[in-house]
Amino acid sequence: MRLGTKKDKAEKRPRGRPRAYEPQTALRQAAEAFWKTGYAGTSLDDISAATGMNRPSLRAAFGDKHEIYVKALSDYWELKFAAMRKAFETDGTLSETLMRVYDAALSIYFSGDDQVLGCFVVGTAITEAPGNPEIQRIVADGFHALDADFEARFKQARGAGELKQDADPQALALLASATMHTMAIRARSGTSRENLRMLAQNAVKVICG
Amino acid sequence: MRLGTKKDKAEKRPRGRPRAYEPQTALRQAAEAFWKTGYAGTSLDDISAATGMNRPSLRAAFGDKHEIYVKALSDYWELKFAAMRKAFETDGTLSETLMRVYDAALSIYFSGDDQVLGCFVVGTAITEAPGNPEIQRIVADGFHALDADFEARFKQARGAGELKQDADPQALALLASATMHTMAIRARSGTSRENLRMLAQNAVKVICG
DNA sequence: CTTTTTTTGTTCCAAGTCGCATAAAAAGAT
DNA sequence: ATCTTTTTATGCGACTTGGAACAAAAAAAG
Repeated sequence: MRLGTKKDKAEKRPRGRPRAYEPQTALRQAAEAFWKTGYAGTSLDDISAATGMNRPSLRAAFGDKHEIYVKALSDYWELKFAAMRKAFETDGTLSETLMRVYDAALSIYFSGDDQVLGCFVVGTAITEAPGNPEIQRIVADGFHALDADFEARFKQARGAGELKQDADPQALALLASATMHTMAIRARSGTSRENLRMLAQNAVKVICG
Repeated sequence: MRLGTKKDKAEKRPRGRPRAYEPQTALRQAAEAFWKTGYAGTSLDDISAATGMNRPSLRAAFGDKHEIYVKALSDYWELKFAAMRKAFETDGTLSETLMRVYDAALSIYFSGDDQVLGCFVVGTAITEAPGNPEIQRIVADGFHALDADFEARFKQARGAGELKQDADPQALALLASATMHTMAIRARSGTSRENLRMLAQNAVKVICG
């Protein structure tokens, strides 16, 4: 991590036996396992099976179970942020932008191969948060970052006359986040993608006045 | 269970050794344990410690771990419904009623002895839902029941002229539920009660137009 | 070809977890 | 007092889980 003299492609081979896996890919696969059954409900054997790595290799690469989870959680936030920011940055009306954001969220929530798993954070980290300040912090920071993205967009919209001048960007942002949270929860409890999209559309209508 | 000839107070003592616990109390204590650490994160020994019952007694009274959890979940829904309905039934303006509902929810979310645990359903059942159709169903049914309560109140408000005639009670109901969901999530991730109450007030302002 | 380095794969260990079998206790019924 | 019924309490056995030790494998370096 420290002395990367060259970029990263076609780097001179390190020294010992080469890895049989790509760390980033393996982490995603580990996250998928946690996503399905939560932190406590997922054993290292499950992760081992999901990644194809054996337990000692897992440990060497990512640390113990808790460390693997935290890395998976952080990686998920990055993925989610990237998708959200991309949606926020497209231009269009406020309503259009919000729907792009919600559609991007739905794409993630419904990305499971066989089951619908909703949001990794809402579906797994929320359970662990009370007993684990570190996770609680990561979760809260992520929520606040998204709140801020929404708020910035609403401020911009108010400036552009898309919202009434007395609209409260912060209040609207929390409502927009709430909409995403309820979508995450309901996705995991069996509501269809079509239904959730309609829910989002109705929410956008109310929020945009 | 079959032949209860008398009501239930001062009943003639059954026959064998009397129970050393009250089933309803024990179930609440078991729920508290699950509430803290989730389904998979709570062992039967944890529940045994929380209730003061030993494992065989637990099994005889409530069944295996999964049955205990389902009973605790159903019991929580009853508790929550009772609190919500009571809040809905108080008279007052729409805004007042909504705030009473949210305050009632906060009372439950912040009822933990040492930690803030949010909503039992959002905090623990959502994790288990994808892999368990029975839990998924119980969760979804509960959400829909609350959605319906909100919707009924919004319909009434529209009829009474508290809302504009073109207001959409169903859309508003889902937004009101969303607000409760985000409160449940954020409570468990460390947001203070005061902050959540302000969030609710802002949401009510937007929802009531 | 041998040495060094890094990762893989097997195996073991201690603790935890769950269900069950069995004994002990506490009450009413006879 | 003894028997029956119901619950509590103890303990056992099989399995799971997380961690670590250790040897084998794969590659570069000398």
